[in-house]
Amino acid sequence: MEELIRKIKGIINLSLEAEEHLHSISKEKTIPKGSVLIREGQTVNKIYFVTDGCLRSYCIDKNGKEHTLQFAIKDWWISDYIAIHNNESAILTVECLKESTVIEFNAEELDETFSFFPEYEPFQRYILERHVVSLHKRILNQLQLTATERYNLFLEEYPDIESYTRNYHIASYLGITQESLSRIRVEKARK
Amino acid sequence: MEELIRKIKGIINLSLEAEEHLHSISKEKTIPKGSVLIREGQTVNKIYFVTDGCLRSYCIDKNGKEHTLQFAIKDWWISDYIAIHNNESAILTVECLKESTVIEFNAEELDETFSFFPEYEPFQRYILERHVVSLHKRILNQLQLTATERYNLFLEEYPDIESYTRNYHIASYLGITQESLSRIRVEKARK
DNA sequence: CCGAAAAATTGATGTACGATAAGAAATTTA
DNA sequence: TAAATTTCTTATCGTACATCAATTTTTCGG
Repeated sequence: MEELIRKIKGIINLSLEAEEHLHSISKEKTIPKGSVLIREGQTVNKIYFVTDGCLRSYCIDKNGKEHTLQFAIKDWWISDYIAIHNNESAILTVECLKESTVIEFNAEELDETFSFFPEYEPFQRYILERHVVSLHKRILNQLQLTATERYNLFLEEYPDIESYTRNYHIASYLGITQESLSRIRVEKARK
Repeated sequence: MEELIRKIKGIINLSLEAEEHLHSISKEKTIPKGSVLIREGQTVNKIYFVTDGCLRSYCIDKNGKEHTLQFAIKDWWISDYIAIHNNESAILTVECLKESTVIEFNAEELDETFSFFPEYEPFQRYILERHVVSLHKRILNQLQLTATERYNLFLEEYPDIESYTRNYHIASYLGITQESLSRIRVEKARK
């Protein structure tokens, strides 16, 4: 939790009351590998801040295939924002790829924080802007790069991710099959 | 401008001072079809709120091909957020697809507004959350749907857009060539 | 440390969409 | 409204990646 407080203080001035309030509504948790924090179809009201480890959010299409929306490593937030924003049940599943520590918030309580402590808003704005920018980049990459180029960029962005993800996690993030990713890796190694 | 003020008031309570300040830093403009509001390579410091018409943001890849990031219709904001967030020059071009009215803001002045009038923050948060959700949906669609399915969804989302966009605008948003889109339309018409 | 299960690789074949080019249609401009 | 320009369509052929299936490798529980 000190981790997050420090992050917040890097962006804004946080009063002692606000800090205490954040403490009071959050819960630091150690999550074992493989556990599921949000499950498709269920009600979503939690938002997670990752301080260590890696989580993944994905959906399952009508043919049963998984599609990875996000890998959340240190300093990123993860949840099912579509469900929360539209007040629907989860279409995403959020699972833990390696033992991780997260700070769990109730979405509504976090929302209330903003009205209680408006000073906290600029941090949230910063987070959301960063998120929008990263999504814009991902869409532009998807539109203009080949699978191999996307894979190389992905490795730059998540340098040691292959030590704890499955091949098909990455493939389903890049928008290709695991077989194609396997071939891309063979090609890459050959050089 | 009344348009935007009304929107804001639908989300938050806006004091008279805040409203006057917004007026003082914004400029309502009528933009002729074809004009360019932000050009790749140049410095970006403007953000636009569309009250009528339609703008498009796109980038040009190393082969000279265009890729559409966004269509901004009524009630959406548009700019080059990647450039603004990273404080770099524009990688996107924002052009006007049909005569439009927009409200122009200076990005820094809009940012200052938040410190002057924190009451305005929840509106910005709402806007950013909506944006994140729409980008999440787009990415998931791109990962799991065929070109035809994406095109049909696109038409639902932007019902009358074909009356003022070029075929290749839409194709480059969907991630296909204009020739493929042409074939998809023929197929669709045949049924 | 072993065996079962999951994941990754490899090969053969299929397909959705891309590239190129040429002609038709629509739009803009004079 | 005619000419010029841009956009759209259509056809042929090419390719990146998908699918399916068999085999090897890795992971993990007991």
